[in-house]
Amino acid sequence: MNLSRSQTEPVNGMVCRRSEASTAGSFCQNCVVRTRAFCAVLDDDALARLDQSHTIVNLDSEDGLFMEGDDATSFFTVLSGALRLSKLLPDGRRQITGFVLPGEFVGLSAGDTYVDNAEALTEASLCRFTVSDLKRIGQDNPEMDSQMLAMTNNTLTQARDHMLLLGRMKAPEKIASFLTSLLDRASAADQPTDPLALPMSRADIADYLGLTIETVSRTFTRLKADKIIALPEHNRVSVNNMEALVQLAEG
Amino acid sequence: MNLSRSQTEPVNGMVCRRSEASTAGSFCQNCVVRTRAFCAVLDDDALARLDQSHTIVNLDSEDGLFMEGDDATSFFTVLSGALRLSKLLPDGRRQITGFVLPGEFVGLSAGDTYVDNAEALTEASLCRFTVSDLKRIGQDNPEMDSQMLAMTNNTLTQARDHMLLLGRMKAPEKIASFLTSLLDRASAADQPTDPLALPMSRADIADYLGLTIETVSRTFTRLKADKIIALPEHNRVSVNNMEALVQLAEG
DNA sequence: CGTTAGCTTGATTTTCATCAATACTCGTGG
DNA sequence: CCACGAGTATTGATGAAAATCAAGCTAACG
Repeated sequence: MNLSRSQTEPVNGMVCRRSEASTAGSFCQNCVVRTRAFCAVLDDDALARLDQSHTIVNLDSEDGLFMEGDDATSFFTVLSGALRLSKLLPDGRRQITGFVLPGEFVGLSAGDTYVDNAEALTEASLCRFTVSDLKRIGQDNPEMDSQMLAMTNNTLTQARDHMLLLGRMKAPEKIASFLTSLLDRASAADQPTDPLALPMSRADIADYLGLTIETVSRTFTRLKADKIIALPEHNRVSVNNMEALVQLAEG
Repeated sequence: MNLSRSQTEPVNGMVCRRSEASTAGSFCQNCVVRTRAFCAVLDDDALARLDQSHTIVNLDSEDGLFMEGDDATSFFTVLSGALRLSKLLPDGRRQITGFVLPGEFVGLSAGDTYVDNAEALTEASLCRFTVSDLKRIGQDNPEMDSQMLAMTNNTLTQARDHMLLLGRMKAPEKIASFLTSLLDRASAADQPTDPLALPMSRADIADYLGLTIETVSRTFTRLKADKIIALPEHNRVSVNNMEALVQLAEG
């Protein structure tokens, strides 16, 4: 498909092989996330303008996209793969604040710098716009803001659910809750649920759930001992007792 | 296990002394939060329409406004006072997901029911709209969605900061961080910062920070023993050593 | 194969929750 | 005005959950 010049560029000290290619032609109409992304509500005219101003970005697993504090000049829609968003304390403690999946966007900032770090969890491709282009297009297409508001509101709802998990759940509940939400997403995206793929490392899971890797590991083995799940591989889970898992996940 | 944190009132069925009055005349132009609320961007025409469709709601401290699962038919802007948003686990564990201050709004839901509980932290007055009125007005005033997007984005940023606190900070860091953010807000709102008022109970602080009331209390006394703060009253704090407090708050 | 990064398991310590008692605050009625 | 009582906050003793420290695994890759 589209060939791109691949380059290794340090982004703020972060080494990432990130390839970019400007696109010719009318990709937007045939975009894989056409029906789900913020641009789903745009008419053909606006889509044509988007086609002018977007760029495709390809990331390898673990590549950084942007960092907290960088100038927020770009805005991205995820086409494929997944990103993680994280925040750090000065001494290195990390909290993953969310995962970004195909159709969702990242990089919309309240101020003029990004407020978190975005990195690729897997290989990923993204559709990139400059914030100024986006604003321009948005002004002529008010339904875009309304769509983005709805999507942001969804993200906020998830964030609040996650606060309940972080502040009030115990380790087994956190893990169970994590697994059920992965299961939901996988089945929503027509991906296999048995075994379920865990696309992220134990460290990522730990930093997402507010635990250590040791506790994550121990909790998995405990759930396994309790016959609630099985771990055919480190990165695959299959659920034996869904009742019990859901029970735990609810708190 | 204590199931009920607010023993005073049966919350189910929303027992609350809540007074409503439909408004005559053109309040919107003179509204106390005119320059800060989502309606700040509206023109006179739209304001006139808002005047038609809004209602004032007055809440006493601890009154409930809505509960998780209720039909999300109304939308509110806080005029004065403060609300808390919370989520519950089935066994009663509670997480406060945020506080809502004058100028901010509550009740915008991704789906058709509310996703959290909203209660008055202090006496409060709110401006109420039906969601359908709001949508109608929004369709003719696209800048409204854009303003609401910006405000929601701000809230999302706060939510993510709070996830870092909940998942990765220790009790003294949580308390210090809580105090510095209260100080910031108080000074932004031209309210006294020394002593700083704590408008919420220990239970609210605990449920906001993911701690127990005992740990909150002990942490306050420890900060006091370390001469970082003083507690002239239970609900007032004054900071003796701002350096140290900020140091702690940063992690 | 050997090396390494990631994962698991075990022993110990730390932090915070829980349980329990005591003190403070404020409103009410004697 | 004081005494009482309910609600709220503090303090203390103990326990449990999870973090930390420290080896061992396991699997992927040269």
